[in-house]
Amino acid sequence: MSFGVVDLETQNNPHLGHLSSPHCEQNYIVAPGWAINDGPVGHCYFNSREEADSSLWFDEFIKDVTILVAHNATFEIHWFLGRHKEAFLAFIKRGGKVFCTQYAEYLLTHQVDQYPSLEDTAVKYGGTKKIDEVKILWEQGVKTSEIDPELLIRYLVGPEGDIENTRIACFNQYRLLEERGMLQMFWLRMDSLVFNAVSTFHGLYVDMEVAERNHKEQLVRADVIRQQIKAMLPADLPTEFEFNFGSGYHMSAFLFGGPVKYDKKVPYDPPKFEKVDSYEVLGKFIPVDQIEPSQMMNVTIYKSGKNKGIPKVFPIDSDVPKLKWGDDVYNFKGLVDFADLPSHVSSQYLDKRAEFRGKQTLSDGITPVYSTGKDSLDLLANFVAFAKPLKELAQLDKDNSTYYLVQEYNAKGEPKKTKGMLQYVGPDGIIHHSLNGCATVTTRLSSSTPNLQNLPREGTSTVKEMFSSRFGKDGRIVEVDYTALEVVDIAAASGDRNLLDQLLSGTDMHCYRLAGKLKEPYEVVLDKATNKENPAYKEYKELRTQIKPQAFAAQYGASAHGISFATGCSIEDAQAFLDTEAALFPQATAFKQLIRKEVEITGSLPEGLHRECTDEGMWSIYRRGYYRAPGGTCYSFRQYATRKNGQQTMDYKDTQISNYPIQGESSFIVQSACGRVLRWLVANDFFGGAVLCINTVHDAIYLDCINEEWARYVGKYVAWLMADTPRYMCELIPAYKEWGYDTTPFPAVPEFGLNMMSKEHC
DNA sequence: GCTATAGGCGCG
DNA sequence: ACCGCGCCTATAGC
Repeated sequence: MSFGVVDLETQNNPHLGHLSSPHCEQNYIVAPGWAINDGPVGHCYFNSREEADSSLWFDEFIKDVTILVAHNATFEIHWFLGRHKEAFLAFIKRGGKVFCTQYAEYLLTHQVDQYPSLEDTAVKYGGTKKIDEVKILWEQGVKTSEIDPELLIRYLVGPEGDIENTRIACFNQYRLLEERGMLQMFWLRMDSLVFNAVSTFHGLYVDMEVAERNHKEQLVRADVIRQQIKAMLPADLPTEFEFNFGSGYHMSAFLFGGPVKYDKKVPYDPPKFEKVDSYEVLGKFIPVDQIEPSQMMNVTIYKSGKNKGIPKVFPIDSDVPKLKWGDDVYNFKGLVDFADLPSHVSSQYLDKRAEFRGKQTLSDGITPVYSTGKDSLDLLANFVAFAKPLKELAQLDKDNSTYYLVQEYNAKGEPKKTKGMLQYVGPDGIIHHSLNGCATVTTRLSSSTPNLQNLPREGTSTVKEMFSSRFGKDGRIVEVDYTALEVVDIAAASGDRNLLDQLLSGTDMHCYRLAGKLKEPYEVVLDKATNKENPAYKEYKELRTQIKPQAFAAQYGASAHGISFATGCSIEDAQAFLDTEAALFPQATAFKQLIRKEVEITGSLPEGLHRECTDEGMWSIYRRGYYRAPGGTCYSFRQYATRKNGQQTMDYKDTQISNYPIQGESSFIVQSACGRVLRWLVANDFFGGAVLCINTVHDAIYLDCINEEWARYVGKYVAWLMADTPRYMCELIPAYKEWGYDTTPFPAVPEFGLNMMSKEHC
């Protein structure tokens, strides 16, 4: 094993949401620093991009390295891909591994510390808090190339510099990961980190023509709706009132009535008047533009000074009152009278803690802001005609502002800030997003600048149509999804044979639950709910739809109260659902109790004790326990203040306990699969550049392929790799055999298409 | 003009 | 009162 510790100080022109991106032509590696094992620390300093690019320091450094160490290694990998691609991929190809000290620390803290800094990390292991002059200069906007090289180098490779601190962190973390049986798990996650770095380096191609066409269409449609609705605004609405469809306050008042403040020009008190430039003629003031030539001979002039002899201009009050911006209040009568609605509907707005009654109030401080969001409008749609267009408008506005482009202007009308996803599209049409590995308590990834994990699903929006292949009209986007990953994982982890059998035999789970509830045979219910010829079709299809959200809520650990609240069913119905669930899937239901037990035991250890400062400035005590999954990933839970039997106590949240391990372990499977896909692609040199990995979204992997033939092949192969991954994990981490990862099928379905919206099975 | 917060909503 | 995210708008306060 040969550890190669590395850190790069790079030129830092901001570029498309990134502080120092290799995709910016002006950026370059200013000063790399490195060390091999316990060896001496080396460095270079470059005065230009040309100098940096032509240097062979990286080839020389990486030659004998087997483990590449860096803090936030994704950053360094991006730069190696950008400037030393061949050497870096050769390193991965020969089995080279990456050790990210930021990620190691995140795992070792059980994901409590997110994005841990090198300083904080190193100090824990006896490293030194480094000099922060350089950080201050960066914060002041100084470019790396302008920093005194001597200072920069000391910051990088000095005895208290980044290289030493990274080395200290790595060696100690390695020992801890080994001691805690987390090392194999860590390596699997590290390969995923490389997949993420390579995917975001490739980025997603955006067809700007499609984007602009769809954006324009949406803007036009939104405007049509806005005009329609404007016709419904009260006739006496003051002209100064700028009604804002995006404001929950305006919309609530508009629909349900209430006061809204608006800006209006009002006179000063006491009154002031607009000044008018005037000349003085024999004691009388006459506005400059009204003076007669004959009067000029009697005009008052400057008697001395540099303006001597020039007519003197006096600012004189006109009779036009001077106005200032002031508040006025308009009282909306509202389009809906709660008295006209059935009581089970109006109660959802008027009850003390009604779902659609917001915490905020209108300007009178009394009238609550009622929800005018999707769910509220869905409910109202049964009674009033305007709900549907309002909903469509809200969705269009959301799409337009989040996934397209919005330009913000300052008071002078100059462009100030650009918002929306399209601000990140580079000149080559590529969006390089970020996939963040240290951002969640569950070890899931997050995505940002832009978030490419929350693109609207096809069928709800056309946003995904703009994401097409970079290879032109022959190119194809491939998406491979795990089927019901979290449910399969619960079945495997809990050893619930029935749940597993139902999943395996392709049972419609919603009908199965319905059958359990109604105590009717599954086949009968399935026929009633899916066979249009069956006389009970309509009723059972509706029953099936109703039970769906209950299942999701229950999967997230909701109580009967919680299910009732979330789905609108009665508490009795919710309890019945949970009872059925426990009867049908006893092991899956019991699984979370095992986790709770372990959390309570670990939380009661001395190191489980924590303190925090409350809002009132008091110190309060809580405990933190954890659950350790077979791979060694630990999921941390804290206690919260709660009332139990009328008594104030501290307790863990059942909902989090039911969730974190399932969400996290499912994510671990996907990340392990991503790592394998990356190794496969690198081993094959990305098939000459014909196949590129580009993204991952919780249970899916995305690739860009040069044509349909490659897409079909890649889709099927990646689906096989994904389905095979749990078995592969058992090879590296035998403990997963206890979870049945070697015998549970984890099916994955490959699809491809011209873009992310139009997809077909491979 | 800036920051912090709440509400809302996109995804899995 | 059902888990995990990121990012949008509006609003309040400085």
